[in-house]
Amino acid sequence: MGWSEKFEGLASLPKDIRDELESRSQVMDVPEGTTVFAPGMHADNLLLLLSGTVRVQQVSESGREIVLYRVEAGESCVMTTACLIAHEDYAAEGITETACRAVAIPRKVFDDLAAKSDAFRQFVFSSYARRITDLFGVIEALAFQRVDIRLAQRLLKLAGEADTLETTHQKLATELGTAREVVSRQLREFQRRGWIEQNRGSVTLLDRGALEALSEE
Amino acid sequence: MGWSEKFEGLASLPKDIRDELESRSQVMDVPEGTTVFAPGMHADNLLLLLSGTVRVQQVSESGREIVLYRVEAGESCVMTTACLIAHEDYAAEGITETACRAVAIPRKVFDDLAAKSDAFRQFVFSSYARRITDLFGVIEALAFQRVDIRLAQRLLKLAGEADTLETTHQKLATELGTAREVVSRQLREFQRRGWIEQNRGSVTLLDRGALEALSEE
DNA sequence: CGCCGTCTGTGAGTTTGTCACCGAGGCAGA
DNA sequence: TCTGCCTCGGTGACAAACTCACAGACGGCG
Repeated sequence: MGWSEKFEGLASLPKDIRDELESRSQVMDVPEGTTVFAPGMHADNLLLLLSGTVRVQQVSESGREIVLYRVEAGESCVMTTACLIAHEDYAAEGITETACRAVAIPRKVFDDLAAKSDAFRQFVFSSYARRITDLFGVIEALAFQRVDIRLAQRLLKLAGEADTLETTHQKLATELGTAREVVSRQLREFQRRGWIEQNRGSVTLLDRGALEALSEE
Repeated sequence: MGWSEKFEGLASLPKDIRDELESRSQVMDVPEGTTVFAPGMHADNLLLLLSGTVRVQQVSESGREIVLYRVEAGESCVMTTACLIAHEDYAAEGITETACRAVAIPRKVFDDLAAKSDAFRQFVFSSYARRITDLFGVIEALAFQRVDIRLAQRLLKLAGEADTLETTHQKLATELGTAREVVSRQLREFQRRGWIEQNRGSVTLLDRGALEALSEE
């Protein structure tokens, strides 16, 4: 029972292809907080995440940052491949947000499989499509959406099931590509309305309904 | 002498592959102002542009727009492929900015060649890489750059060699994903400084040096 | 000439971003 | 325990950008 079943797009591959994939690649563990790729680096592996999360973000010269998307377990980190293959400089960096287990597929194996298997190509293109639509979403939000709405959305998303969210104002600002002060003011307003409660390094959601209502404007 | 030599990435393909590409695809002409693709449409061709320009832009519910990038002669319109193959909804639309001549490669031929030829795959991935870096650029500009700087950059880029640019404030606003009033006010300021001259429907660059200096801040 | 649609100008108010600075809390070394 | 030191959060003042509402200017056309 190999790891390749974790990936929707790969589970449907013929057995021989899956075997080749598993035998010619390597599972590796990466601790939390590791920079998996960054501008100037060149990995020549395609990474498939078995567990954990990788946060991909862009950094400006001025030091401000914005989170572009997250690679979750069962997804692949295809952006790097295109940019590496094309020798384009990749302006984003990837950082493990939790300890991660990942499969590294060497460039050569990637090429072989892309040549051999329709389903594998389909998997790769699907991965691209997901990332590209993520980027479209970021652009849409930056260009057209108000900050309070985006913040409410992000709070809900980051909290997931939990009611309390361990994070700082600065980290939330990075999520949205805005400034810390802006987040501070918005959170103060949310708090004033009784929607959240704040403590140093954490935010507690008190009224999800209100936040959801704002999110949908 | 076929069209395939127009494309850097394709010119290096073996002759037999190029022949197959040319014989199994179709050259078509598209008039200016045609919507080549849009949300909800599904083309099943990969388009390669022989001449002309396609503007790709995103539209929000509220009606505001932003230009994402342009596909120029010699480039391909790969974004659609990923999104179509993956059945993801594509939030952007493509409009011909000039009369265009393009090659339509059917899905099947695309698949065959992707399987058969390393160089063709390399071409496809390069095309992705270019678009993705374009999108990164848009995000960077939206999140981190001032509007006056972006406007100066865009004026220079759109003007090219020419000194006069036929466009409206609204169109410039769409280029940057901002509001017309903002563009009007910035242009007024540029004019006050003697950098440009405005007429109804056109902008004339008087001091490229100053605009370039601002662009580089 | 008069009408209409498009293009541009502008003021007022709100939201967002920037800058400078301060204080509170936590941690580690003396 | 005291003392720095660093991170986190709060704040005021101001600048930049967006929104809304409306007005005038220009061009084409009947």
